[in-house]
Amino acid sequence: MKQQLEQLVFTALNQLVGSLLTEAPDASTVTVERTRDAQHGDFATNVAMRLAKAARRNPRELAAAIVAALPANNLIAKAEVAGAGFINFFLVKDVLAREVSRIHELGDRYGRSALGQGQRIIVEFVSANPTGPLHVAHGRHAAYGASLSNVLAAAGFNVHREYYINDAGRQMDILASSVWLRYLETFGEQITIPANGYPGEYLKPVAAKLREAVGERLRRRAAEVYAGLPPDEPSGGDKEVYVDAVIERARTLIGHDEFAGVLNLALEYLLNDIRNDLEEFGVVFDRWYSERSLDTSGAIDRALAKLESQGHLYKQDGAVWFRATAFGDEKDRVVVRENGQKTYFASDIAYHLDKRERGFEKLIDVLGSGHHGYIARVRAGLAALGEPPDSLEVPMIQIVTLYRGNEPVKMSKRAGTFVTLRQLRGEVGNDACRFFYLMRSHEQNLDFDLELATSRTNENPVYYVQYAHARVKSLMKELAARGYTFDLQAGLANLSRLDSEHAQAVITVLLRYPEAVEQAAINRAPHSIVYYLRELANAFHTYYNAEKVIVDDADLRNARAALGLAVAQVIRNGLALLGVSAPESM
RNA sequence: GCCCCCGUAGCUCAGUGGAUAGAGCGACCGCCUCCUAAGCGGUAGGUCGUCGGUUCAACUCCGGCCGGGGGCGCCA
Repeated sequence: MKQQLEQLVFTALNQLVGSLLTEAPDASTVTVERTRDAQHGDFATNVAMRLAKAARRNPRELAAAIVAALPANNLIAKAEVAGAGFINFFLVKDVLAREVSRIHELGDRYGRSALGQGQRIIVEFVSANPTGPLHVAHGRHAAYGASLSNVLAAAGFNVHREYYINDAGRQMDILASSVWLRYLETFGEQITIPANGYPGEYLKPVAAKLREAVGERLRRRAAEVYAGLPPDEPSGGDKEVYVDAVIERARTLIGHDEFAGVLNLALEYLLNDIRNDLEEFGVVFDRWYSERSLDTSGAIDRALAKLESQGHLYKQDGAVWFRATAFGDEKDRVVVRENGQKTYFASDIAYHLDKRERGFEKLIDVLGSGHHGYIARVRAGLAALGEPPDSLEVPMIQIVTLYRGNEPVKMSKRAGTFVTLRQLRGEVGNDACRFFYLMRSHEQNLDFDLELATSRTNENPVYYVQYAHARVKSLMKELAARGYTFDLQAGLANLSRLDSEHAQAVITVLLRYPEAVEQAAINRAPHSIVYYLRELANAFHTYYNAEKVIVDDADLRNARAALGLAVAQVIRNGLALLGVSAPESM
């Protein structure tokens, strides 16, 4: 509809070349937009104000000329000049009504578009370290990433969802060492987990699993690891040293293979937990990509060799540095440490190169707000490898703060105050959880109020949208219960009878859905779908209060029911993008 | 010191150049013999942090300040 109007205006402008315009207009200068206020019609264009200066004409005068030059059509009922030089279009009512029948035709596909033209885009999100359960912040990443992916897919992009498993590096050693201590604990020994280890209770079941697997076989050696440690953990900044001591002793006393075995057992256990948690949350990935595999496959060495051959690496203080400053980063970065270990950043370069080599044109990394320094670094890496740095895009998710009413929930890891996503889902439910996570722009701090999310009252915004859907469904049941048969064809044929203010308001919002999806995709802003759905629900609730659907007039009854079902369809489609269910009854 | 995010109604926030700046919650006043009141209508409430610039037009773009949050490892 929008495109058709733009075409009409463009044609009108071409008519005016010679009389009012000196040169032919560029089609891209003509933009038609939806109006915010129904008084301004359905669509409006500001083209007259844009061209006024070049044409050396008063904008209103030019607008009037454009209106007069509009070619004959069956779309516009009225076009009028308004304000500073806007042209407002009032569409023929049937045009709008006919659009409603497209919702019925397309069903679940209504709202999809070809905007993305099948462009391959990889969305990497969550990617939480597999050293413990997911917590509340990861939940926001999961909700955002999953919905963004859904929205992009609906807008015609070819989306691949990926979870990057940080299964390499020091943190894995710390994990394994922590498990060793927990293993020892299963024999009744008193142990203390170092402050920089992983002290969480969640490693107890991992230790139990380990004991199940190896029995008492490694008990004595585990005890030796612990016994040989310094008696007191040093205070101040030496905690790292202490953790390193644990790792070192565990490695040497227990042996490399046994150590690696424990690590893998823990990793598998924790990853399973994460995967199940996310699946229950409705978040699935196309691939779980192992950081470790980058090393074993030689991908990191290949990436480094490529950088080396281009002269982007140099040695200093025993370490190998990447000349990131040559590509816009604020400082050069170490890729191989003095001790010969490759850094996390080296893996990252290889990983992002791999993404490009797998054929993804756009790389979206959903990251926490603390990682912004990382963007310039990875872009520099991509640029140095001959890849377009702009192909990397990083939406950054701001902080989540839990509230219970007005009281902030303390996010301590001690037992009692919950921090995990699983606990949050258990308390508020998946639907409210996904909805609340997406109620705010991702770049806004989020206050998550548990009292509000769990309230079963009208205060809870989740129910507002779901209720609109349930209302339509129960309406149809009531209709059947009263002995009426719904006739969709009759309803669609009589849509033009829905000419009341309230019905028109519903239709207007309804037909904006495809644009809402496109905007959400372009802006990487799934929260705008939440706002759209609230608006649609509001328009419908208002309509529902103003007019009865179940009336004696069969044509009108069918038309109204058809409109209701179209609303339900769009709500279902929108909620699906958010990962929220659309209940039949409430 | 440098970098990122934020500053809009009492509170929490939408609004990435257009017309009188919107929503939810809270406050106040109304609507159930009527398809679920988990709903609807109305009223009150704003110098869009601040100063300047660009523009026919600025909450929106640019620059300077002020205020709040976060980040700046041979950690991951």
